[in-house]
Order: sequence, then C-alpha cells, then structure tokens
Amino acid sequence: MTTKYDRYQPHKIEPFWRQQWEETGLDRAVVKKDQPKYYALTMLPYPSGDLHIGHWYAMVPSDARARFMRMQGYNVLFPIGFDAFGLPAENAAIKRNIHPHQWTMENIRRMREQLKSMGAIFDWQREVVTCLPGFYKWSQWLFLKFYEHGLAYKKLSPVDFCPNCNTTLAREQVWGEDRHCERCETPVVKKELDQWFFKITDYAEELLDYSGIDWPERVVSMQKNWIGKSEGAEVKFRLTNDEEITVFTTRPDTLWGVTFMVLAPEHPLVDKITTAEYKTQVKEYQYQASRQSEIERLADDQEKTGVFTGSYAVNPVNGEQIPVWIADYVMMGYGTGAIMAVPAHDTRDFAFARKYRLPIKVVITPAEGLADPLTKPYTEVEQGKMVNSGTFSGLSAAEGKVKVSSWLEEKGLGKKAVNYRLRDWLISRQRYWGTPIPIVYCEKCGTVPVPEEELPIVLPEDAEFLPTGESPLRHHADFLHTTCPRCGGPAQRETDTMDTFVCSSWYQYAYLSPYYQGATPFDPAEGAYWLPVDLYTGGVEHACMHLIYTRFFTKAMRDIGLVDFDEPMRTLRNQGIILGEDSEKMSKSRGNVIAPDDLIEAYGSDTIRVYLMFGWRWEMGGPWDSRGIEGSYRFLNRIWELLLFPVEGAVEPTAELIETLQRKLHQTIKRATEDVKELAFNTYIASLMEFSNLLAKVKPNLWGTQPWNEAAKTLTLLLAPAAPYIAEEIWSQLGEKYSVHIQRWPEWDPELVVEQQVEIVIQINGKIKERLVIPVDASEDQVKARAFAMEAISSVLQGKAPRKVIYVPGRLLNIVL
RNA sequence: GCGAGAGUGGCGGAAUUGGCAGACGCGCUAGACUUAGGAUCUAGUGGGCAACCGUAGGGGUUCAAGUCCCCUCUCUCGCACCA
Repeated sequence: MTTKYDRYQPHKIEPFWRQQWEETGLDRAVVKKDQPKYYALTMLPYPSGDLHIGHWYAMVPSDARARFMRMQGYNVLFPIGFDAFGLPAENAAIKRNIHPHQWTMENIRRMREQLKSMGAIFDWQREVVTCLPGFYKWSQWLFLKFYEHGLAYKKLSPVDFCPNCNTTLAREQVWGEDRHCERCETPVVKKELDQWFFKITDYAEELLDYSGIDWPERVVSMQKNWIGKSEGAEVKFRLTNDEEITVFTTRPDTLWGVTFMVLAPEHPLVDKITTAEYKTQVKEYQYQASRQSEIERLADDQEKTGVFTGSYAVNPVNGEQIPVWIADYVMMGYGTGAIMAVPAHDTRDFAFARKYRLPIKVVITPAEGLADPLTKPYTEVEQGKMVNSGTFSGLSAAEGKVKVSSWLEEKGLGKKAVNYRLRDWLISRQRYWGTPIPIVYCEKCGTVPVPEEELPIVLPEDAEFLPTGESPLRHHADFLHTTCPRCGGPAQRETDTMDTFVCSSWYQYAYLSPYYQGATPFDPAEGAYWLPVDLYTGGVEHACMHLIYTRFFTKAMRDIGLVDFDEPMRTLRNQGIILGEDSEKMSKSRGNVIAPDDLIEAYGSDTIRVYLMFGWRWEMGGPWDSRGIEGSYRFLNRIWELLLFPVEGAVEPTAELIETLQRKLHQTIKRATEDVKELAFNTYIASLMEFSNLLAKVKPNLWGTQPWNEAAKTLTLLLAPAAPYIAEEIWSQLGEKYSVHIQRWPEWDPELVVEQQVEIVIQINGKIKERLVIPVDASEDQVKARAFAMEAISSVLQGKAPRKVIYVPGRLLNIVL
C-alpha cells in the first residue's frame, strides 16, 4: 500500500481495504455455538435511489457500536436490506413508464454501492429485498397463519382513503388536525370499503407491558398513548321505545348526574329511534356531519352542535327519563359511539348542555362545595365526594367508580369494561406494488385462503400502469381469474396488496436465512442462536407504526409457535435527525441537502463517520455544519502523522512522561469503552481527541519507546470502530497482523486510571479561594494542615476556628465560617 | 387541553449524577512559517478594568445546585371533542 511519510490519502486506502475485507470475508456472520452472539439491527432503508446523509447518521454510529461489540468478543450480526415495496416505485411507473421492479432494483443497486463505501460491517450475503418473491412468500405465509388463527379478517368498514395515493391508509398513517395523508399531505376522505385487517387489538393489553425490554421512555409513552387504555364501565340504557343503547364511561360514579344521552351521528340506531317529528332535522345534521369529515376540518374552535332525536332513554339507576341527542363530538370509532352525558362533571357535556339549555345536575362535590349555578364543570376525581346518588352518596368519587361498577354488574345493568383507542390494523392497499394477499373469492365457497403449497402468489410482471387510480391487478385478467383451491370452480383473486409495514414487521427474522426454502419463514437453527435482536436503532418517527406492528407480529408469531420470546427487540435506541445548514429539514425543494457522495470525494468516508459521531448528541441530531467536518478531517490527518511520521532528532523519555502517558492511556480506554457502550459517540470521539493531543505533546520525548508503541497500537484499536479504514491502514503500517477489526478491544487497569496527584479546591463558604496539589492518598488532616497554612486561607481565618469543614476526598475542602 | 422531552459561550456540545461550569471540536483573535493561504504550527478565547457575575426567569433545600424541590416562561415532538 502506501509507504510511510505519505500524507493521509483516504481515496487510496479506503477502496483498497474495502476490497480486502470483502475478499477475506471479514464481515461474514455465521453461527458459532461456542461464542456469545450479538444481533445489532438498524432500520432497513427504503430504496429511494440515493443514500442520504440521514442514512449515514442512522447507520454509522450503529455500525461503530456493532464493531465495538465484535471487538469485545461477541459474534455480531449486523445485517442490511431494503424495504422495497411502496408507492414511489409505482408512481415512477405511471409517470415515467418504468416498471416498479426495474426502478426499485436499479435504486437498490446504486444504494448498495453507496452503502458499501460507508464501511459498515453488513454481511451482504444476508441481504434481504422485500419485493422479491422469496421474501414476500413468507409475508403471505404469515398472513395465512394469521388467518387460520383468527388474526386476519375482512370487514366492511369506513376507512381513511387518500384520493391522491388512491389507496386506503391505516389510522396511524393519517396525520394532523386536517387528517392528511402521511406521504403526500392530501387530506384523506372516509370510504366504506371491504378491507383486510390484522387483529392487533387482541394484543392491546400485552402491548402495554414493557417490563422485559429496555426502550426509550419517549417511545413507550407514545405507544401507551396510542394504545390508549381507559378503564370504566359499560352501562345499558333502555329507551322508552324498547331499544337498548350501551355506553362506555370512565366515570360510573357520575351515573346519577346523567341528564341526556348523545349518539354519534353515524350510530346505527339513530334511524330507528328518531321520531317522525325530528326526522328532517336529524337527517340534515347527519348529512352535515358526514360532509364534515370530507371537508377539511379547520380549527373552527369546535363549537358543539347536535340535534334531538325525539326519543328518551331511562337512566337505569334512578328511572329518570333523559333525552337522546346526536352530536358530532361523539365519535363512532371510539367506545360504543354513544355516551351518557354528565354536564356537571364533563367539560364537553357541560358546553353542550349550556348551549341547548339541558339540565345540569351535580353529583360530585369537593369538601368546600360548588358554586350554584355551576360556572364550570367539576371534573376532579381525587377530592370529590358523591352526592344525590342514592345509597352511594358519601363515597369518594374514586371509591364510587369501583363500587358502582360492581353494583351495575350485580344488577345486570352493565359491567366493568376496558376500552382501548387502538384499532385493528388495516392492511389492504389498492395498489400494485405490494405483497399480494393470498386469498381467493369463489362464488360457491366464498373466501378461500390460498393453500400454502401455492405460495408465493407472484405479482404479474406485465401489469399496466395507468393513472386511473385503480390497482393494475384488478385489470390483469390472468392474475384476477383463477380457480378455487377448494372446489376447482371459477374464482377471483384478491387484488388488494398488503401495507408495506407488513414487510418491516418481520424482516429481522428474514435476515437469519434470506429467502428461506424450508417450511417456516426462517431457519430455526439460525433463529435459536441469533434471536432476539439485542439492539435496534432507528428514527423515533416509527414509534406508533412500525414499532408497534413488529411487537404485535412477534407476539402473534409466538402464539403460532414460530418464536419463543415475547418481544422482538431487547433494547431500542433512537437517533435524531440531521437538518440542513439552515436548520430546516433537508429537502430537494429547499436545496439544503447534503450529499454523502460529495463528502466522500472531499474527505473520504472515515471523516464523515467521525464527524457524524462527534458533531451531535446522537439521539438529538441538529443542523449540519459544513465547517465542522473540517475538524474531523484535521483530527484524522493529525492521527495519521502522529502515529506514522517518525521524530527527527533525539528521543528523551522521562519516567514522569511515561507515567502520564500510561495513565491517560488507561483513562482513555475506560472512557471510550463506557461511552461506546452507552452510545455516547460524541464523547467517545472527544476522548480519542484528548488522547491524541497528549500523544502529540509527548511524541518528541517518547517516540519509538515501548510505552509509545503501546499507546499507538491502543489508539488505533480504539479508533477502529469509528474510522475503520484509516485504523486498518495504520495498524498495517505499524506492522500488526490483519485485521485490526477482529482484535480484542483494549482493557483498562483500574489502578492505572487513578491520578497520583490531584488538585483539591479550597473553598471558604463555598467560594473557591485556593488550589492545592496533593497525592491522592493524602489524609484529611494533611490536606487541612496544608490548606490552613496557605496565605489566602489563613488571612481570612485569622486564627479563628471555622464553624465547619467539609472534606470531599480528591475534590475539595470547604471551610465554613 | 393531555402526554413526553429540552433550555449551558458566537455555534455543536462536556460535566464520574449534589462537589473546580464550559472537556472536545467549530468559529474567532494574535503570532510563526510562507510569493500566497480558505494549508500547517504556536498561544489565547464565557462576561467584566476589577472585586465579582454567570447554566431560560423567580423562589427554596444544602457547607455546596447546571444537577434536587416549588412556581413561571420559551421551544420541540406526539396525541387531540377518547366519553
């Protein structure tokens, strides 16, 4: 390779070592029964065409961490793949008349090369591309298993539909107040469609349990929020015309305060219970409400509106007759779509009652009583006491909640109930570029699952891509028409494809044995060794979608008998986002995109790697600073010269310098080790910088001595996870054996870490007056004696005894007067 | 409104969890080497002439607070008529 005295030339060394690593299979990950495993995973990218600096920011530190674990003696699996189904490919097909498959695979080819230059230890033999039949066969297989186990079902339901993407969206793909499409920001509309769902709600309770995993509090709280568990009771209300309406309430203790009832405008009972007199008004209101969801629901301060149905219900606890209204502040999609209104103790009901002059009846009061008439609802539970509530009067509201529920249950008027905000996962998409749902519709047999042996149901290649908004599969006769697997008669295939989140819900298992040919989605022997994932890293934006789905999948797979653990990923960590230099999100339209390829050309991959780790707190991210990267480039250049350029002239080692060097060496090992372990990459790099600064200082005296050589070797090892290319080159030039990356990570000696001399701060009343350098093992008395002898101290004391003296060994002496 | 998190020099960020605030780096200033420097090296760099003052603001606990407690403000993210 290069010879000594050459300057640092990343463009020479990086391709060379990349090839060496490839040829020697350095990063191949295979099962080694006698070695502890470590499965590190970074979220797989969508093959948009170009590797973005954001991909680097996500992957490089994860890679460094994986490399570190490998040097710590673990057998590390750090795989990569491509989340290759999805809309952009299909849109490209429509716009530019290029087949989604071709578009996707070309992008992958390009990104694969870009990923390779990054220098990560991806084992490319384990690469998985989700749009290949070898992969999606198993998505289909899992669908069939879910179907068998009652976890996949079809139902006609109002779903969110993006008119621009021409497809349905899962609830979590609808964002913001105006309910727009996650991808294209078009406001979604409601459509009544027959769609496939996964029964994620079966796992709602279990999904709330995070006890076995180490996930960021933020993600946990977002998920809990999303799942939205609330406990209360379901209460049955009989109407005067004999219909029955069930409501869900979290406040059974307020039952005596119910003064009216409200149904969602779309509630199925509305038509039945509306009396002739009110028909027109109700119909009109229902129409307005249905338009509401289609029109952008602008922030119109949400004045509550509603209309009376003409019917009355009977409060089961006291026999009072209460009017039944409909109002759009009650949602069909939550609870039972009907509420009992307690205006005295609920903000919304209060506003509604005020507007329509409905009675307000107080049944919970604080010790000091309430204003009469009420000016605002009293919603407190903790301090409230029940009143006007029959035999329950006098109980605290909290007690009441429990006791009233039990009582309802005894009397058959209702029951304790838990309600979740989480809804089943809508997986049907009316698009071509996705996993076909392996279902056939037969006139005779109805809905028939495709037999396992017939998988994969392959996407036909010769589909036509027209901007009509309908799935090409629907117009593909060969695909559409088939025979019923059960009766052999004519049948039609399901033409919906699966949400791409299905692919990413189980891809971590596909890496174990890509495109597996066996009887299950992955090789059980590989699974037994590598699973589950030890460390998963990626963006926090997936908290409520991907990260809930993959937990659900793993639990479902467990119940099917495919895995024997409850959670897919033991530890989760999120990185932040790198913004443009203008502190805005990077985007082509803003023109603030930083292209990694340009940076590689200017500095080489190692510099980018080091900068991405050093520049920000990883979990935070922040704006890019194109001047900052110069610092990382300088750092690598300095290391290069420091370790490879000899000293001209005499070297004069002193015992003191050797000791200083050795101590700093061990301190650096300690810091670097602890920081990488904690994913504190910025301080890890900082510790290496500090150490190299010291090395530069002692180089004229120690160069070539045994302690120097030791330090040089160790620094190279410590640098290896961050800057793998330069570390390998330096290692080789130092005359060490290939490869630096499979050497044992250095260990520190706790005794050598401690300073021999420490500076103690001498404070008077907490203010620093003096500093004192003493041996670490100096006794308190010695420190005191020396401190009191100091001019600045004794002059203040003037012989008087201090009130108190606090001594913190190795840190300070505080003299309190 | 609810939930989560954050606020430290000109900037990115450190601070062994209550013990020297500002490590490391960027930028900046001065100097050196140079035909030249947007290269490199050396020194300096929170504010203030000082005593001192400084971690969003105010209060508190403590010998000691960026760190703990209470209040306020600002920002970011998520959810949002959730019954």
